[in-house]
Amino acid sequence: MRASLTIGNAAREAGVGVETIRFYERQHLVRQPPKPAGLGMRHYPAETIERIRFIKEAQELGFSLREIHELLALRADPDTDCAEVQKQATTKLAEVQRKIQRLHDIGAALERLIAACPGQGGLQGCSIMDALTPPCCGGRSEKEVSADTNRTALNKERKDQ
Amino acid sequence: MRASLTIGNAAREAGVGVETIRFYERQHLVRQPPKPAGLGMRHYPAETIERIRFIKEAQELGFSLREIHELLALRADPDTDCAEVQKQATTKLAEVQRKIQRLHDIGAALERLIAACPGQGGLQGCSIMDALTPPCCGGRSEKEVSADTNRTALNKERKDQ
DNA sequence: CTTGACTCCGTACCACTGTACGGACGCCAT
DNA sequence: ATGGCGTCCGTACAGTGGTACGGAGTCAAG
Repeated sequence: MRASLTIGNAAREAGVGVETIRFYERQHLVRQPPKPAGLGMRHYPAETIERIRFIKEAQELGFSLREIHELLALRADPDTDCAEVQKQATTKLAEVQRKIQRLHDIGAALERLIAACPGQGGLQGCSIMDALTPPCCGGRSEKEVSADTNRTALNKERKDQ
Repeated sequence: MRASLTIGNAAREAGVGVETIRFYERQHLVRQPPKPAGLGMRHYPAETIERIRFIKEAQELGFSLREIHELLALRADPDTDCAEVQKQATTKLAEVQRKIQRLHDIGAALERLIAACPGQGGLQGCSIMDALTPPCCGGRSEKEVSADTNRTALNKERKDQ
């Protein structure tokens, strides 16, 4: 076995910090493996890495840790009430599908925005808000917020792109 | 005009609290309208409502306020550098598409889970983690976290469903 | 068997995203 | 013109999701 999964290795594999794993353990999102022979260092099973990766992915999709816990708790096995599991899974599925739909809309708006850009026609300004309501690029919304020179409050210490 | 959009009405329309609007103003996510004639109550344009709704939607899709600010700042107009806008929009679009893909995967896993449930075959336990890696329901992952009786840390004060 | 890196555990602190509070003032109906 | 509700603004507090720190223990290499 390569480099046994102590917490540090597990964290590296999963792409999180050691402290994040401990935090998830406190939240009961991942199980803390027992210490071998009473005292020493814990070793993490590979499933835990997958689990942590799933948690991070789900977070990026807008699920809270509580919701992720609910997702992870869903399991169809003989010990649990199938009807209940199905009900909850169906609810989650609907939610997932709503999210996909919204992302599709935003994606379409971005595509319109990208297409509008080479600007030769009578295009006069097209924000994502305009692009979201397909009769795009008609009336200016008199700039709101000015959209460019307001790099202040949301820009403490970022230099990247 | 129906019930002019003072901050309270705007908040109600947008489905957020008054304080949330003020918070977004401080973050420069929405523009604070000027007070009419120097002093008095501000009135919000309808676009602001749309903008706030967009912010809330985007948040549920896993975008931070900073990212949402970037999305909202994207606009194709003669005053800004098209190439730059296109580049950023393209980046955002790729991100949106990645999210859609992941949601598809989770959706498929939920469908598998729902399908596995009526359980007549040799199914012996199928969590979402199992369902995510299609050779589903083979080896038990020895329960992790026990998945049911751990309604403690993540369950301060919820009784709903 | 020492040294350096890592683990363990508890506690403190942090950024983000709101939410609540309180006093002064504006607006409208009676 | 007065009462009640809403607005305005500043500041304080809260929940979520980590992140950092410190002291003691553990492991592996030299």
